[in-house]
Amino acid sequence: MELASKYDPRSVEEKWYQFWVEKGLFHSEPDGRVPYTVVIPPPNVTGVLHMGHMLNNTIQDVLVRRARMMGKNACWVPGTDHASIATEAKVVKMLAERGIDKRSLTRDEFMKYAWEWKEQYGGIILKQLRKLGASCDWERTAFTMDPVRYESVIRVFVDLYNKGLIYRGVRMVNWDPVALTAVSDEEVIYKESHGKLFYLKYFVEGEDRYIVVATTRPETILGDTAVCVHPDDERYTWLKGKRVVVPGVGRAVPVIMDEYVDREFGTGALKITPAHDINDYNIGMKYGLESIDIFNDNGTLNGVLGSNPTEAERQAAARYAGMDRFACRKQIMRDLEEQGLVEKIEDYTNNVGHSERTDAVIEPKLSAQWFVKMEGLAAKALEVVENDTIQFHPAKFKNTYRHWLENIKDWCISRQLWWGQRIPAWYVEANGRVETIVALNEDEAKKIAIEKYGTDAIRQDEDVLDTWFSSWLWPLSLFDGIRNPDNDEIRYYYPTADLITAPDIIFFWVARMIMAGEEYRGQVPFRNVYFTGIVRDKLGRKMSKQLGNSPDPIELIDKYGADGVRMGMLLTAPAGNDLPFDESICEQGRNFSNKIWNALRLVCGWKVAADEAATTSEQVAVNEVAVQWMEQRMAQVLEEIERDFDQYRLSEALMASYKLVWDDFCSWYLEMVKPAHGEPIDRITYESTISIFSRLMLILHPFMPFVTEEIWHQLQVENLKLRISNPDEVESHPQYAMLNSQFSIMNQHMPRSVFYDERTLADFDAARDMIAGVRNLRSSKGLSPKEQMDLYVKDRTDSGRFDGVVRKLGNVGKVENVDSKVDGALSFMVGTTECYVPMSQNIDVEAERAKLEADLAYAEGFLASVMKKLGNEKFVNGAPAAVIEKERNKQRDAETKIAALKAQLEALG
RNA sequence: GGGAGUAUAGCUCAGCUGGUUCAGAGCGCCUGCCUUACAAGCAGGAGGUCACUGGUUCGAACCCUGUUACUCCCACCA
Repeated sequence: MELASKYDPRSVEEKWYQFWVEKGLFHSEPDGRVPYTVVIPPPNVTGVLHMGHMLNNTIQDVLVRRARMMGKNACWVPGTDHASIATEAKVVKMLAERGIDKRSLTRDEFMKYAWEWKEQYGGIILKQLRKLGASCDWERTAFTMDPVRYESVIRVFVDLYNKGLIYRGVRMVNWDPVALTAVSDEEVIYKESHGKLFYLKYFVEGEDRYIVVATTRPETILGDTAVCVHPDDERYTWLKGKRVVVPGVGRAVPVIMDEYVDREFGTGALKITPAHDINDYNIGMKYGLESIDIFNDNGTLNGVLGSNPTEAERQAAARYAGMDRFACRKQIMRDLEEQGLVEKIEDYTNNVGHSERTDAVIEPKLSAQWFVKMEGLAAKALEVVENDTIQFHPAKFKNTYRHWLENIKDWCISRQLWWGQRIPAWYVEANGRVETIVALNEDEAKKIAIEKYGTDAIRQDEDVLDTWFSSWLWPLSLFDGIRNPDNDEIRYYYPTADLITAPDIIFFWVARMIMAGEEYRGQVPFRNVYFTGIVRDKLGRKMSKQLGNSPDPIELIDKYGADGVRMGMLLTAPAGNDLPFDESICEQGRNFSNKIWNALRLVCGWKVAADEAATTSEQVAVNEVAVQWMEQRMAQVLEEIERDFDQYRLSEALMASYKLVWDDFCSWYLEMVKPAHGEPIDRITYESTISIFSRLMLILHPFMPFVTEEIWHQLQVENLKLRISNPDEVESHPQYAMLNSQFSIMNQHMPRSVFYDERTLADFDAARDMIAGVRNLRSSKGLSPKEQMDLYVKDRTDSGRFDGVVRKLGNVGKVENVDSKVDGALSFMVGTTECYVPMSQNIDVEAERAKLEADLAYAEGFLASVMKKLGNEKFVNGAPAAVIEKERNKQRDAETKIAALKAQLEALG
């Protein structure tokens, strides 16, 4: 069979992914094995794959595939998140394109369209994940609004309400005037913005004295109900008990004194607008001020007046009614300037809250919302992270986590939307009051209404729940652990093993899942949290649609192969570090796939000797030590890889694997055992090579699932050929069909580190250094690698087992041990061993001398520093014996080396 | 304003308990090679005052002071 010289990932990747799915290799059922569970951070159902997902899911897949190969029952559960605000926005947009206004629809009609949209366009991202090679158990695909998840959410709401942990109250919330809903504190992004600070004149009622108040939001003066100064501020003591007139509005408001005011800021006088600022609201509560909400929900002015409005106030309210808040700001300033009520305007930079979803400027707004009491939940969630029941990788995120939980505020969970779990609260009018009934469904609510209030005239709360109120149950609800807490699945799969997520949702999601896990299972939801970095572009900017600096992951996969992209991402992504992504790192991954592919081509091309006599004994001897060395080396690197995985150092584990394959296997091992042109390879070495190569594919498989599966299969075919009478007709052998239909690298056992012999490794290193020395000499003398040379070795410390390798790979004629220096030869040192290479051509004596002198100077300087240390009494007395012994060894080595260099210099004459 | 983190080669990063090979790796770069697995390759090579400062120590990239720069989180002084 002919193999192309370039590896083509496309067909290979498609073929194997289909194979894995068809064979159900990703599917998990509870059994006697140790479970390894990962739940996917559910992407928005509206989402498309971006680089952050690529990184995150690559990491999950690596861990899941490895766990599976370690003999665990790996279960990676995929799903999507209904993302109420984002999805509702998309549906509204789609409706608008069809000429349908959302407001013309009933709730049920709207929901029908939304579900249609979800079925048609939602979940693209899950299909894209398949291209990446994600080994999710697709049979378990869930959605935060599917029946099980929906019902779980409702049950939890009812339960927490009954426990007194959910309440409804009127609070200042973050209002998104575009999405027309409240959002939680965590969904507000503060951005620096360059605005103005406006200094406005407030005249004292009935006098022509005035004070100046600084504000960034002059449009809110329509809702001013006081001006506040610091009680100790001597500039304003004369104002005590006075009233001032809100400029342009004509409303007289009291001057109040409170220590909240910062005397240094602006003029030290603060206007109070209780309806539109959280701090003003608090002051308003304290002093019993009227709260005038001047905005409509969409951020336009509503023309509402305070109690006992003046004529001026009526006019002002009417004048601005219907205007957008920002247009109003400009208009008011023009009007005030005309009236001479503006003292000055300064440039000012401050932080303005924006909605995470719509980017609209958040409007603090007073409204009735539902909240979760966080205090008790937070305490438990903090404890399990503090005591390392849950470990964070990297651990530095514990600080962030602690800080948030120690300063936690109640969680606003109601959203003024339709797409989501509708809050299971019903209102009933009884005894002249509105009573609240919280129940699992309408029927129950009605029953309660009839029992308690004698009526079934109930109406359900219009709001839905925050999407995170579904997400926080994810590890529980995926296994139906809320509705059926004793079912086999939840008992088997919970707690999950590792959670892989980005640090920006540590509060939204991670912390709250921990709370829910503790509340509903008395157990943490996962043992480890791996925080990925944020994917940035070359310039360090976050990747975003607006900037257009994010490559399309699918295009990348087409270009470099999923394996190539996976490897590129992982190589530069240590836990918690941001990943400055540059497409070119995928090249390294693609090149690596190609390298492995070509190693396969080489191995497959070898003819296997029919009998031992057909191969030279010299080559057989080399092969023997080569196999021995490669086995030791593999064990050594496996130890490293295992350690890296234990510490979640995935990029290091990958790099170690990469070097093991490229350097140790391809550059050294294969070169050692490679038969001379036209020669066959002995059967034992060939078998060993296939075995080693196969195991290398296993080691690499979690990182590069496709290429390793492909090559592993081809290697098994080679293996089969060795065992059957008619290798040329392997494809008709029954085992061949079985191999291709029943076996997968995914089910093989990951090789484990075993005891390895350091001596073999050290002997090989000496041989490698000698080869490098000889090559170096050739290269520096401009000689062709084809020029064969002899090597004389003096005072060698290695066993010489690899001399055959030195001859083969160094193109050395003979390796001979000598007792004294060799005249007329170039020399180099391997440790304290002197190596001489006689040259047929004339040696440049001066150049050699210069080189030797430089080496000598370095060695002498090194010795001097060692001697200084050893001559220092404090060191000899203070340092541990082992350290001193090391210094003595350094001294001996340096002395040997110096003596040798001097001898070589003398030999030059 | 409060807190955390980072600073090591051109780039991205390792460097564990202070002590051989402590100054490393990959990529990139330079030189020479189309050597029949691979030019997506092979062989060889050059590159760093470990941000700066002071200290602790026999000994510091590593521990402590301070400075500077960058990043992130929290707060939201109008």
